[in-house]
Amino acid sequence: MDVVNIFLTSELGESLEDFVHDQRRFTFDRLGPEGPRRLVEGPMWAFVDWVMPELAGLEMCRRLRADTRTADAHVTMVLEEDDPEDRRRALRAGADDYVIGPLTRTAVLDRVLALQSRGVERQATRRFELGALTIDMAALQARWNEQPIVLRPNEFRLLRFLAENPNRVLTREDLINGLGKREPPIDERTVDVWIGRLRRAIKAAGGGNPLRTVRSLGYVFDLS
Amino acid sequence: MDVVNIFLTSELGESLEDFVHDQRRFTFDRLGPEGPRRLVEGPMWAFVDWVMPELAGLEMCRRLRADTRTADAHVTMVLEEDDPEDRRRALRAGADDYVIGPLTRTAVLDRVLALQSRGVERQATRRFELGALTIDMAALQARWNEQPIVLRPNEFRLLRFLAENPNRVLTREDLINGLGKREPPIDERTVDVWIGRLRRAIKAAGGGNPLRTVRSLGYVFDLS
DNA sequence: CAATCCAGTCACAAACGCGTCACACCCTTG
DNA sequence: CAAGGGTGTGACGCGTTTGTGACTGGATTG
Repeated sequence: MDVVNIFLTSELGESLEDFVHDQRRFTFDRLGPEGPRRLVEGPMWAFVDWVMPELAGLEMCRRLRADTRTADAHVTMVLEEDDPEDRRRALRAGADDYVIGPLTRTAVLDRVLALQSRGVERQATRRFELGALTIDMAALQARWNEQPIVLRPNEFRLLRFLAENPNRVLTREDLINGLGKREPPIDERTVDVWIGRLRRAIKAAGGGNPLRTVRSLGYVFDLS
Repeated sequence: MDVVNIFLTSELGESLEDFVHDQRRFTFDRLGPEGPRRLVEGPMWAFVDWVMPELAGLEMCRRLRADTRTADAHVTMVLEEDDPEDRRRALRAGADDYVIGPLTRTAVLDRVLALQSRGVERQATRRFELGALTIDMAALQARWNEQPIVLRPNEFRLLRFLAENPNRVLTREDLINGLGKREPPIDERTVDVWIGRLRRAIKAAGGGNPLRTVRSLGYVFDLS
């Protein structure tokens, strides 16, 4: 059984260490602005307080996601009261779920054990942040400045592939292959339609146009 | 450390009280048809005899689960002999495990201590709150804003699994595996029917639709 | 300036994916 | 053993998605 690594922004860690000391199935680490103090392997859970001494919880959340060491962590946001708006903000910042505080020892363990025992394999939760654009691979959702972009499956795949290769001209052939379309062979001109649809979707979410056309070659995802 | 409350349907309690009297970590209570005599806090263990003077053990078991005061209790059924059929019946009635009788003082304490140190797991998966939705593992009941949702066993498991993995797309395969259905292999399209039935049940309880379809991929439990 | 080339867009038909229903087969209960 | 509820499955229908051809206008080239 893997060791479960639990990160907390509050002082609860030491108390928990006593509580489950004999089990040797958990490690606890205080989570500061610079992230976890040690590098760890195995599943990670982070409990982030809404208000923190040095850093806002939402910002902490974003940092965890941006940090490759902790991008896979399951992040639970600890809210002080049940404000729907806060909940949404937490989730948008990258939290996986939330609890209404204050955080107790049992709440932590309940949560971790419950999710761990039944949870699906936590695939690398890649989360791209490219300027105003955010792509959440777990929820399969894209946003422009927190505003959700309504995408059809193919459009999402296209955006993802483009975002994975920013600042690089991708030919129509690249894109067709990148989306894994082999059978039946796709007409290259179809890519133009894909791009058009994707642009329209981003625009509908109030976004700009990060997709630049490179005449006679292909398209670039412009990061600037 | 919390006090552990032990309920017994047999007379063993007084004997135990002497046995561990000095430790002050346990309370003992005789369990009659009307449930425990006093209200308690903290972890609860109940040992229910298969045959009881006034009430069948199975019925006792069900009552414990139905009673909100004891829904969280860890229920151990005391069987007289090792009948596989009885074991299954006990578990179905809501027991967490069983011992083959007769029950002795040491058996009780061994059991409680063993389970308690092995993990808080028993308590862990007991209760869940996600926005308007409450899932009570012990009572096997879900509610939407206090309004009970009438669920069949499979629907309950589905809801539980979805709720344990919020905000992430679960493929039909994930869901089938998550419910532990390997044999016989389940048709993926069947999941659609599960979802449909679950949605209808939630709606019938006046709930919204937290289950979002992600076309060509799967479903998400939307927490927001 | 004319001839090309190329990309953006539209409309449409085919394919696809999902929700739902009815039915058959359990397994349980009395 | 009969009755009833829970569950998996095939089938049907509808809405959505998607690839394509055609048209248009702007850019490029000689």
